[in-house]
Amino acid sequence: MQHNQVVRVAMVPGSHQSGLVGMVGEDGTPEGPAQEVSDLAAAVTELERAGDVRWIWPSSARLYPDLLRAGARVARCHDIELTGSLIRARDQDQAEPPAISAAAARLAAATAAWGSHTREQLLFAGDEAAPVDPRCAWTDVVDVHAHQVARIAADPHPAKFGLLAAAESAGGLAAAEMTAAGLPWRADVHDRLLTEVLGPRPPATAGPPLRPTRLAELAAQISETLGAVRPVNLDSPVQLLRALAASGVRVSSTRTSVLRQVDHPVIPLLLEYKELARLNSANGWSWLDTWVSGGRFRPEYVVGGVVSGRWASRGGGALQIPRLLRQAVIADPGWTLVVADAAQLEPRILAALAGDRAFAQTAMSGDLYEAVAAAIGGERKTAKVALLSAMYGGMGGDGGRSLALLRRRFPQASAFVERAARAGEEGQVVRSVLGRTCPLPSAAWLSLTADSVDPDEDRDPGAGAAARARGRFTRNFVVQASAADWAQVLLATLRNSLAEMSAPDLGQPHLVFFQHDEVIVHSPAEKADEVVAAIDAAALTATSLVFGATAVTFPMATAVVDCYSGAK
DNA sequence: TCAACAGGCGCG
DNA sequence: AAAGCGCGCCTGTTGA
Repeated sequence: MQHNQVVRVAMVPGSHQSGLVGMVGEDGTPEGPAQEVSDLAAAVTELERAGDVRWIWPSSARLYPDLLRAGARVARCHDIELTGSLIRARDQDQAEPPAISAAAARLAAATAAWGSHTREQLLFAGDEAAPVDPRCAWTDVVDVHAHQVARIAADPHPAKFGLLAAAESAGGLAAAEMTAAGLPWRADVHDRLLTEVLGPRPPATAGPPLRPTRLAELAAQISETLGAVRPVNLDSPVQLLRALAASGVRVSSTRTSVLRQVDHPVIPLLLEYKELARLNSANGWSWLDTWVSGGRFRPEYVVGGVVSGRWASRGGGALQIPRLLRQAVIADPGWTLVVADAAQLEPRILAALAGDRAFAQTAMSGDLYEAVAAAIGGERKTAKVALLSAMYGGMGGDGGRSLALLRRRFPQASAFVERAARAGEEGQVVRSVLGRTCPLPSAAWLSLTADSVDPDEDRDPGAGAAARARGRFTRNFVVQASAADWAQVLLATLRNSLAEMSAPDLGQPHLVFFQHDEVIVHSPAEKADEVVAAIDAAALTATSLVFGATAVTFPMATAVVDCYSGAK
């Protein structure tokens, strides 16, 4: 990457379209007073054109959607909200300077007022929403930014933690851009899929929505098969359990996995009902009405919404799109979807984290699970379960034997996750490769697991279970959070290279979806090959930025398709 | 009447 | 003996 001089510009919005902008140095020291601009979006665009800018602002989630709507795109930023979360998670035991806390609190309150989706709330907020003085907000931005820069520099690994903050900030930009772009979604295809399996869309009524015909049929058949005297509400696990028991079907729960083990004529009907009822309630016509408009599904991503650094989402269950409905994700005419996922990301991350040479050697293979199977002598499926057990802390099934084999064959990788588990059990925190820190144990956990003062008094019987649960959490955290680090650096890198692809006649390839270890780029068909290459390059860049030199490879499984369901 | 909880299941 | 990690969101149930 070419590093030109990047200037830092602190900015806050003012009333109407105005705003305040002012340059600060690398360390955050202001280089003069803030200037007022009457059209903030225009000023942003102009400065972006003039050179490389890092915008220092309170929150991309609150500010960037409005700028995007006004046609302003920014290349990079320092997101005070996201960076602050990273720093606070790391410095949990240290008090922040009161002046910084106060400034951050004022900014948080101000950003709530700026947030575009809270506009309506503001109308009713009355005098609770104090007017924000932009001059004060700008000074707060400058002060908090300077403090954050210093706190990043104070990290034991400042380059890595700095990379984390930069990637997280870039993630915030990518998230807002993806919401603005939307995931191409064909409502007609979705409707056809629903109609095929559920029957035609029930007509709207004043009361609760009618049940689709197929669900009604199944419910009737199930009641009949069970010989129920009165109709059973199949959506109530309690009622269903009772009805099953009355017909001699004794099960511990109504979970699909439990029902599958039962041989009874009602079971296939129930399984079909559960699957279709889920589709209808989670992603049925009402979901379609609510979340898809203008041929796009626009979820809100919550960057840093998971403690591990994975993104969460708000509204529409964006990170749980059922496989069936991926058939409705179709590129615009003349465009294509480049769907890429990092193959077996988490075990590869573990290999790189642990510096386990034997495991790294194995992880150079295209199919990691197959290679592990060969290494420990067994089936691919067994190897996969054993590896996942090692990372999740499970001991289930016949995994015990394979787990022992893994431990012998890959001692360093095993020791790495075991160490993380021990730390968690002892109430310590663990960090990802770039320095994202897991939360401290709760007060409840501490009192539950604390050794009793009186040696005669028995420990709470739940203490061991709680300690082991936290051990499983920290064991998984080091892997899941490091995978999130890697994926977010990839996303940030890819976002940059896509922005540099000029396709004036065709349109710009752009990110439309990001799900933990998978990205989708909506691209003019002619640009697809270039996008595929950019994705491979981004994976290489992410690997070297995050891990430095490592033998572990991170292959991307990439498909160029018209329809999302055509990928793998 | 509404909020919190439980059971369940979609995704990685 | 039992148990694996992280989420969001739906419906039904419970209790203030």
